[in-house]
Amino acid sequence: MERGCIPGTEEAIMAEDELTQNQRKKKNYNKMKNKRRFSDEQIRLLESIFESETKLEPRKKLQLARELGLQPRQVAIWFQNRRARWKSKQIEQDYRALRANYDNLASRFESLKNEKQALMLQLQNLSELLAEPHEINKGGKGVDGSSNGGGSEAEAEAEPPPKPSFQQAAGMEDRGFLGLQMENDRDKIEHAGKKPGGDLMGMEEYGNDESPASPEKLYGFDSAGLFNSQWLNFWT
DNA sequence: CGCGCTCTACTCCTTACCTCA
DNA sequence: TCTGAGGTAAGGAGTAGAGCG
Repeated sequence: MERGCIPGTEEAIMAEDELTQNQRKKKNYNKMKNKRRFSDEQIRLLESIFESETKLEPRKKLQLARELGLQPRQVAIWFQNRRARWKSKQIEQDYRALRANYDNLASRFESLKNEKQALMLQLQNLSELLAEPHEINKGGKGVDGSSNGGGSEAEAEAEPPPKPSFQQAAGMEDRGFLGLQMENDRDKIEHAGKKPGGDLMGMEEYGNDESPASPEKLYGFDSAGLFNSQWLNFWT
């Protein structure tokens, strides 16, 4: 297929259409044999134009070709190759950005895992303490070691007070402490995943709750019920 | 309006040459 | 001088979109 020499285009202007197919093939072969890099000046001008527009209008292409002393097709091909180079560089950059984001999230995940481990340990200790309520009551001390204040022994014997939840025992409001903590963590994660200005691949979209990679989905908890078994059991 | 055809310009992949360490 | 790697101009296949009958 001789699509390199499209009839009716700029090449026609160059009177190449008068050549037979064989002549064109020979000419192409000679062109390849005589392939020379463009001069620094030509590259400089081409680059400066590419910076402002990566695609050329036909009129501008003809004008640029005249200015540079090149065939319009050479200018077109230079722009095509330049776009390809730009694209592969862009892909490289995007890869590096994604890699950095991934590393960031991975280390964040590790620290959250450790934090969770510590909290689980804390909960275990507290539940062990709560498993021996009489001894604590006999000593007249609360969980935190302080006196439980007024109230006669009769009162204490009449009806045992409702067992506090683990979170309350640990000094947290039912959802308050962990919930807030996790909200903060979530914010940190979302901010860590964002680059100022954003890159082409748009990492900021991962902060979007609609995204399949939203933190809720990524970390396996939903914002409506932050403290639930899903969170406690997450990736143990 | 829908369809098929042609033309043009694009992307992607490849080839062939050049340059340089 | 030789050689291999990397850069780049250009060829070729495939394709999308516009124009036309």
